[in-house]
Parts: sequence; C-alpha cells; structure tokens
Amino acid sequence: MPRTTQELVKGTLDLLILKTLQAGPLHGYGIARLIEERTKQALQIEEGSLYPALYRMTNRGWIEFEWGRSVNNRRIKSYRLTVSGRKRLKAEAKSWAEFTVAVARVLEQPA
Amino acid sequence: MPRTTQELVKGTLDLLILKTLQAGPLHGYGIARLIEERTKQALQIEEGSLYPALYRMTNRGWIEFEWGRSVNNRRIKSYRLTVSGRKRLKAEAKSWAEFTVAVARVLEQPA
DNA sequence: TCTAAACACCTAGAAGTTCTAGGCAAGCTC
DNA sequence: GAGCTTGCCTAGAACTTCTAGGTGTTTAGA
Repeated sequence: MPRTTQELVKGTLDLLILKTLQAGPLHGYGIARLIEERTKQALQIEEGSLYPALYRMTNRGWIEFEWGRSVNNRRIKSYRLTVSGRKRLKAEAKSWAEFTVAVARVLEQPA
Repeated sequence: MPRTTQELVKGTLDLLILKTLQAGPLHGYGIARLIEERTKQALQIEEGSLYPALYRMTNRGWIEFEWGRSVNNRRIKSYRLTVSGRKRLKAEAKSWAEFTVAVARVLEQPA
C-alpha cells in the first residue's frame, strides 16, 4: 500500500520509539501501529527500519525486552525503557525542539 | 572548533539551501555562513556536506551557478534557484511542516 | 476443514546523506 | 612574506533507512 502522502521518519525514529515507550511497555509491531495511529497515518514506520532500530537501541542500553504474549495471543517481544533510555529520550526531545526552532528561523525569512 | 551544542542538519540540508537561495543568488560558502548566522550558530553546515549537496542539487536541476567574484574579490560559484528549484522548495517546505506536526503529535502524548 | 488474512518477528543488501579529514589556491593584513 | 580568511573540492567511512524479501502462529470465515 504505497501512499505518497506518507512521510518517512528522517532521523527521528529513535525519538519516536522512545517516546512511545514512555507510557509503558509495548512490542515492536504495536509501537509502529501506535505511531501511525497517533500521526493519523502521516508517519509510516517500515518494519525494515523498525526492527533494526529496536536492535540498536537495545544494544545501546536504552530499551530492554522480555518475551511475552500479545492481546491477540501471539508471541511478542515486550520492550520498555531503561533508566538510560529515559535520559536519552529527554535529551533527544530537547535536541529535536532546538533543531526545529533553528530550521524555523531559516524558513521564516522573507522571500 | 567542535561545539557539542551545535545541531547537525539531519535531512534538511536541501531545504535550508533552497530557502536561503530564495532571496537571491549566493555562493556556497556564503550560504553556509548565512544559515549559521540566522540560526545563531545552532546549525552547523559542514563543507563536506555542503559541496556534495550543491553538486547533487545542480544535477537535479534545482539550482544553477555561474562563476563570479565575491565582495572579497575571490572567485565564487554564484548559485541561484531554477524554476524547478522553486517548486522543489515549496514542496519540501510543505513536507517539512507536515512532518514536524506529525512528530509533535507523538511527542505531546502524556508520559 | 481448509484457507486466507492479520499479527509478529526477522534479515541481507542497496541506497542515500552526512561527516571526517584532509587538500588547494588566492587575497588581505601586518 | 607569513599567516589568516575566504572559497572551492574530494575520498572514504559511518550511519540510518528502505526495499524486498522471508518465517511461523492464530483466528475468522467459507
């Protein structure tokens, strides 16, 4: 289902995942669906980006997982933030806010 | 002069360049300095990113250049937007706006 | 019962941008 | 004439993301 109006994640995937896990544990597939739902399908989370990202972030100690069962009775890896991950979330959110302000300063210039 | 507080450009470089050229022709070095000034040094434009980007964008027909002289009497490549580049600027600006709104929707969720 | 769809995970390789870390030349200032 | 600034450039590495597959399980429905 290729939808040209959908945006790709452009460097914010980690932040989006960290933020989504802030409210509580969730599995990879669920994270993707929730982000898409919350952005009204404006952001599309590709599985080929998602799973490598979860792997990287686990390695970096920002998240950890345990095997479990979903509400649909499927085997899932339930991820949650670590203490380090909460710190990282805070830092990335701040960085993103500063970044968008900076870009806005350029874009607000008169033609 | 490594400054950890400076942000990198994360996929917005083309947009920043296009926007900076919207007001009139400018050379590469000047584009970088102007963006840094307008963002109060929050964004840093690396020359190793800048020149390849200008090359790419020229190839894609978004910008074109002619050789000239700067106010400092140095040889410069003076870039300006093409018609196609103006279209591209408009599209990228719109896309960026939608993207930031989408990310904001995720980030505004309660913890 | 059998099938199809949805759920849920995964990977290899390619593509693309950006950064690091250099280099070169010319003009200006002291 | 030395050194700084301006101004251009490149090769290669690093990194993320996408494409394009793949697997297995559960459930709904024909």
